[in-house]
Amino acid sequence: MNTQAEIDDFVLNGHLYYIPHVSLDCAIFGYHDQQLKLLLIKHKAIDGWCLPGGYIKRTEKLVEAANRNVKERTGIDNLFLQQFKTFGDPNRARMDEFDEEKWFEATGIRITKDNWLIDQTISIGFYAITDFSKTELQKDMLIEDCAWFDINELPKLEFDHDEMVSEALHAMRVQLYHYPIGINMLPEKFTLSEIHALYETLLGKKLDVSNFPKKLIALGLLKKLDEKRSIGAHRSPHLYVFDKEKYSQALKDGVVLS
Amino acid sequence: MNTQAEIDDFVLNGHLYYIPHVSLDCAIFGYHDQQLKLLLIKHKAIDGWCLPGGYIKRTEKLVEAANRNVKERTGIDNLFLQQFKTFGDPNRARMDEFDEEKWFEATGIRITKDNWLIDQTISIGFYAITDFSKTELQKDMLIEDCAWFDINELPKLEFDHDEMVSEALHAMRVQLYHYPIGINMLPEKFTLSEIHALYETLLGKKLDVSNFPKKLIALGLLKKLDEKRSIGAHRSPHLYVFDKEKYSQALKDGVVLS
DNA sequence: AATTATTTAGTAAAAATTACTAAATAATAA
DNA sequence: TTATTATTTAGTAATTTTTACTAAATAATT
Repeated sequence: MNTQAEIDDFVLNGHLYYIPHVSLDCAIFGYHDQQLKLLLIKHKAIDGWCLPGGYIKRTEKLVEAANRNVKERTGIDNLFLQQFKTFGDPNRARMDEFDEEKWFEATGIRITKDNWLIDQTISIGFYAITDFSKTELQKDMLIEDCAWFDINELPKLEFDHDEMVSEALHAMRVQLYHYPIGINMLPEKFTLSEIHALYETLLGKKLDVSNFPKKLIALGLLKKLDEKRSIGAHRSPHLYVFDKEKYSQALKDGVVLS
Repeated sequence: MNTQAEIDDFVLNGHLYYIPHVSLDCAIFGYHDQQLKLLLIKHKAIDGWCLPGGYIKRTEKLVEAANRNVKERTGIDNLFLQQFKTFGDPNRARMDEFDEEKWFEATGIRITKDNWLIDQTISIGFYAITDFSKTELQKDMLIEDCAWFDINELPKLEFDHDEMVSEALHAMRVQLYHYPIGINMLPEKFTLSEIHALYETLLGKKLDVSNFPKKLIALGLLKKLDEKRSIGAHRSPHLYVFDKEKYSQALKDGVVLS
């Protein structure tokens, strides 16, 4: 949405190439250096912070639409994306509070109450995890701001997005116990401390410093390399890589962490 | 949908009180006597078997809409209903194969290609479990047939409903390991053999005849009564009830079966 | 009252988890 | 160069959980 012509066309004709009444919202979790963050955006036409989201093209699969949305904001393609819940409460987005003037200012086009955008919408929630230090946040003409927030310092979100975040976080943590979904958050070669810190941060709880990595190794998910890395005084841990085959097997069949 | 006037109104004005482009489908599993069945329906306007489903009223929450649909078919209200996935592939229901004449015959009203019903739809999948011996299947004017099928002898289903069933079954079984969702399938007072058979059937695998019930008791989910039941030669097992408090606690927080 | 097969309690064996100890290591400082 | 150091990581002991197996209790039947 980078030109006024694009915006005008989206508002007037969007219902022809997007599916009306259906949107999606993405809880994009970002990890780096033992910090867990969430990507939020501020629309020009809406006062508070929201999850990034958008509409689904009539030619797209749901996950493709989610991927397009994630890529538009973060610049990253083909992130691990997981559908976690669909939201459809009749008053999840109260359009009676719709401020026509503010929308006109923001979009440069007058949106009437019979426009396809101003109608009840159910929204499909996806979550993703990425390394936030590798993203390049991108706004567009309808987005005033786009930023990473620490997961423990989130502002109050608009609509039902608080509930979405809490459900997304829960779904992500449950999945983390059953599937190895951490591969995108670590460099190709990493230390046991790094993967230990990653899981502790994502799960929001302490894991045993010795037993947890041993479990990953016992499961066959990690392969030890002959290399080491110097990361400071008295510290030269071995480097590991994921065993690609075991990893994708575990993604398919599931594993159990404890 | 029990009069021609209702059908006409639904076809012509349904988009005013239902959300267009969004439907829901319910995989209703039925258990009784160590048999697991699935409820299927045959629409008059469609050749093969389908999951029961319908549209969402603009005033309804998603789960309320699902509940209404389940009640319309089975006569049972307030079943345990669980959203498991939303389906939105662009070619999940190929409306180019829509047979206008057949629809006219079935519905008594001519549906043109610009009708709200003939457009791309994403569908929200729910599953439920009930005791099929307690249901009273109900058709309506648009439904030719409605019946329970053994889970191992399902016909090929229309649209993407085969995939829905497989996803629903998987979701139900995963949940069964984590939450006690069997309460509706047993009489209020039941024997350890009965709950053992229930779980074996739902999970589709053998569970130890002695250890499995012990686990349920150890978790505190079951309370032993002073009563027994005579169910045949040499058989007078104790009766048990669910501990309501522990049960709802486990529904909320989760438990782990193995 | 004896017989029977299911029900269910009990326990032993095995496996998995958790807690703890200490050896190996390489960067630093003497 | 050698001693010191704190992290890394291997090893093992303790504990808990799971699984497998045995047998006692039970009430309907003969």
